[in-house]
Amino acid sequence: MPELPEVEVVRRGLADHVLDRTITEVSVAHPRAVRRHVAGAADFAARLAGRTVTGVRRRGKYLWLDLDGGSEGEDAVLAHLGMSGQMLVADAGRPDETHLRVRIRFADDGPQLRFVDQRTFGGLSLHPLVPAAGGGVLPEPVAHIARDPMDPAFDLDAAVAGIRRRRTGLKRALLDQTVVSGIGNIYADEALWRSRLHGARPTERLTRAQGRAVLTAATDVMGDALRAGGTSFDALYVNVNGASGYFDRSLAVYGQVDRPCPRCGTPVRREPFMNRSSYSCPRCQPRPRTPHP
DNA sequence: AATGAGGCCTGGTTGC
DNA sequence: TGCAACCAGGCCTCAT
Repeated sequence: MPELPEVEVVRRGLADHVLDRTITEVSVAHPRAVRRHVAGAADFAARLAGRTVTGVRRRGKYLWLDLDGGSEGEDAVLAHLGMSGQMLVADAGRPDETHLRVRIRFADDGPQLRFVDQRTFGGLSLHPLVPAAGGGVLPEPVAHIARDPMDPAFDLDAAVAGIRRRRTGLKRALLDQTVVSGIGNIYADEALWRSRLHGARPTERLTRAQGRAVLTAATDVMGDALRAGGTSFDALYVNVNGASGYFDRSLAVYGQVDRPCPRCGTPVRREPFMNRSSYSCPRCQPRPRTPHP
């Protein structure tokens, strides 16, 4: 559920609350939450102590805190929220959350940063910053992730070309984070609906104009969602203060099976897709005659 | 090489 | 009523 808009809401919250603060102590309550830190939980905690947060950045659905050099060189705490990860800014006296995985305390004795994650698909890890192909520096595991549509250097035509080079269905291509990042199941369905395209359309038969249309729609819908504070279906996605977003009220098709298409009134359909679901309007988004399987 | 399927997780919901 | 099956789904690993 946390896709680009939700992660950006969290990034902004962290920029407001942890930037320029110095970490004193880190405790890992569940080792799975730091499994991508190969040196282990103790190493993770030890390396963070004494470091100062100098930046809060994001690419696609990845989020990271830049750390000052210290004795380790400049690197970053990388966070992925997975399905149910939350970054909460919490006063020390607040009771621990049921699924609290990592707690970060700061030298100023101000609010803690807590990583809470029911399903533990997400996690934290520490990585060196490496030069990125298109300029700038990124945490190592993010190097293969494409720029997202809110990146000032995002190249729409290059992304369209990337999609059209794939030999798959359009929705699969939209979800491929190495082509364009930040789009998940919700915003893929909403972008396809806005551009009146079916997700099973083979990418080799997508025109450049259609490619630009669907990516522009994705950019627009994610921008709308960001302004609404993100999409929350339940308490699993919240901002750093624990508040939900309200873009779920504006979804045209995602999760809206049998409800009327906001454009033409035809009941929204649900179709199986990669062991999950896709939502679309049967009239606005006719299934292609030769769909990609 | 590129594509696609399977596995990882937990809690809420559905169905028998 | 109680329990099992199912569902949510991003991303990594592995097979083809």
